[in-house]
Parts: sequence; structure tokens; C-alpha cells
Amino acid sequence: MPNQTPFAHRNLPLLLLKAREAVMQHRRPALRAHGLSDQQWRVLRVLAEPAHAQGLDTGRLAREAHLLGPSLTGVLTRMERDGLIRRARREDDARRSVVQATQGGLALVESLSPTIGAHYDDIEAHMGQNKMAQLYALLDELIALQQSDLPEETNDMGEHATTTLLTEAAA
Amino acid sequence: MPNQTPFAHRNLPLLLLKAREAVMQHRRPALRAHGLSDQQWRVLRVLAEPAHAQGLDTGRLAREAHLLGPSLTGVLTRMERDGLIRRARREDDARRSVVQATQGGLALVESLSPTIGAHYDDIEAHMGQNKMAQLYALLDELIALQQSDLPEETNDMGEHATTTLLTEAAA
DNA sequence: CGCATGTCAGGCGAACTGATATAC
DNA sequence: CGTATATCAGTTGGCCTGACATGC
Repeated sequence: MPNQTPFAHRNLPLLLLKAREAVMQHRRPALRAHGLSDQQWRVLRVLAEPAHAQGLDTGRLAREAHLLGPSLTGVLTRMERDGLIRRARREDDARRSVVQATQGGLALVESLSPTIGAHYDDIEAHMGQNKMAQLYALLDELIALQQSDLPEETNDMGEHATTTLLTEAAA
Repeated sequence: MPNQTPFAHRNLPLLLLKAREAVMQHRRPALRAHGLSDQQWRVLRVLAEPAHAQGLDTGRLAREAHLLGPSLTGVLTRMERDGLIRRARREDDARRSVVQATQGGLALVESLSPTIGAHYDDIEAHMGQNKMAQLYALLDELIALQQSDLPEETNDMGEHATTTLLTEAAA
């Protein structure tokens, strides 16, 4: 028997969870200080992307921020109450509603972005740009791979085909 | 102005979340079919590691499965009710309690492991061993990096120093 | 005594399923 | 009519803070 370990798989979901939690651990205090939950922050960042300045459909937002429809409804209700977002029925299709960040919401993102930027710089300073780029690429690949062979049910909240694929990278 | 994008950071926590969810999406149906939540499954897998056959302290288990103390208490209560784990006071230190997987719990892990193994094989077949190894290494590095410069409070549930560092890789 | 461990108590935001208006 | 969109209604499991019993 060879004394060389062949290739042992790790607990990938746990590893990804730990990595995420390790990063978030540095951000959460700032978020909580502003009364934001993880989910609210995810929503706000999506809405703060320049491409979405005009607002987003709820369904699309749910997918981008990774929330289920009913969960998003609750989150948006609280964010609307706190003046972070605004909801409006669409005119061309009254079934849909468009969500948009308010001035206050955008200002909140702005006020937090230096801290976050510094955090990224710190990570990059220790790991290097190359490794960061590798990590991004590998995660992208893994996500795309796992999404491609879905077992059942197409997507989260209706809307059969996602029009965007690998767009909007930033943040 | 150069038309070459310098280096744009991504939304790393969201990326990690999506990656995790993308992987878990393939496993959850099997877990739910056996009445397991994500957290219960994490606990069970930790307990099923050969190194922990003799049981684990609650605090240690909380760290390895990434759960807060009080949350773990609730999770363990349900798992004990379902006959998956067993709890016992320690003899040398009556404050601590040792958690151990039951036969039924281990059998459950066994019954699910072929499916999971096949899933890993599938991922590996598409991404290749090298990239998988890279991904593991990068995640490890990121985790270690973020853990190293903690802002405050040492650890989850007391127990100041973790005796293991980069041990137990498998799963 | 101070400190560590695990649990309890309680509130809360979110996951999730299923049903329901509304509009296409 | 059937389908899609978003929300409602309600349950549940887990997050999280603070307090607490117990034993070191």
C-alpha cells in the first residue's frame, strides 16, 4: 500500500460556511450597529449596484440576494418601515412590483463601504491578488457547475429563465 | 485611461453563500427525507468522524459544527429525542457533558454517504482534482487569515485555546 | 471567591409550505 | 381558461442575548 494519501475530499459546504462566517465576523458588528441583518444587507447591496439604480423586480431581487419570496417580503417590509427601500407597482405589468433603494439606504451603503473596502484590502494584502482572483474564479465555476445540473424545479420565485448569466460582478 | 479593469473585488460573503447553497441544494432533499436540518447534519457529521467516536464536549462540538452554545442545546435536544445522539455528564469534570452519536445516528450517516460521495465524484469529474485541491487550500487560507486577527472575544463558547488546528480534514 | 460550562428563558428575524388575490 | 407574480398566514428551527445553576 502506498503511504501517499490519494485525495481526500473535505466537507465542502462546511468549509464554505466557515469561510463565509470568518469573513462576516468582521463585518457584522458594523452592520448590527446600523440595525441591519445579514439579509437586509444583502438586499441593500444588490439595490445599491449602479445597474439597479432604477429598481428591481421582487423576483429578480430574491434571486440575486438569495432569499425566498416570502422571506424577502418580510425583509422588505422591515426595510421599508426603516426607510431604506421603496416599493412601487409596475405600470406595464401590475403583477410585479419594483423595489428601489432610498436616499437613506444608499447613504447607509456609502457610510459602510470604506470599512468594507479596507477589509478587502487587508485580505488582499495577505493573500495576494492572484489568489483572490483564483478563489473568485473557482467559486464561480463551482456555482455554475452546481446550477447547471439541477435535479428539479427551475428557480426560486418563478421567472423561468434568468436573463443575466455572469453579469454584475462588482462589490 | 486604460481599458483594462485593474482588479475589482467581488461580494465575497455572497459568493461563498451562493457556492454553499449551490452545493447544498443537491443534498438537502436527501437530508430532509430523513428529517434532518442543516444544523443537525453538521453535528452528525462531526460526531461521525472516527476521531470523535468516543464523544465530544459540547463546546468543542459547537465550534466544529459552527453553532452557538444555546442553539446547539436545542439542536441536541431534538436529536436526542430522535435517537441520533446521546448525552452524558463527564466524570472528571461534571460541568462538561459529552455528546456521542448513537448506532442509529451512525447508520444514518452511513446510509447517506454513498449519495454524498457520488456528488463529490461528480464535482471532481467536472472541475478536476487540482482545482478542488486549490479551492480547499484557498478556503483554508482565508479562514485562517480571518480567524487570526479577531477584533474581540476569543471564541464561541469558552475554552480559550483550540487544541486542534488543521487536523481532521476528511468528509 | 472568581471563573468556566452548559442550559434555560425569551424574543425575533428568517426559512419554508400552502393558500390567496390580482393580473397577464 | 391557465399561468405568473407577489403577498399572506402560520409553523418551525435556529440565532442570539442575558441570566442562571452547577462545579471547577
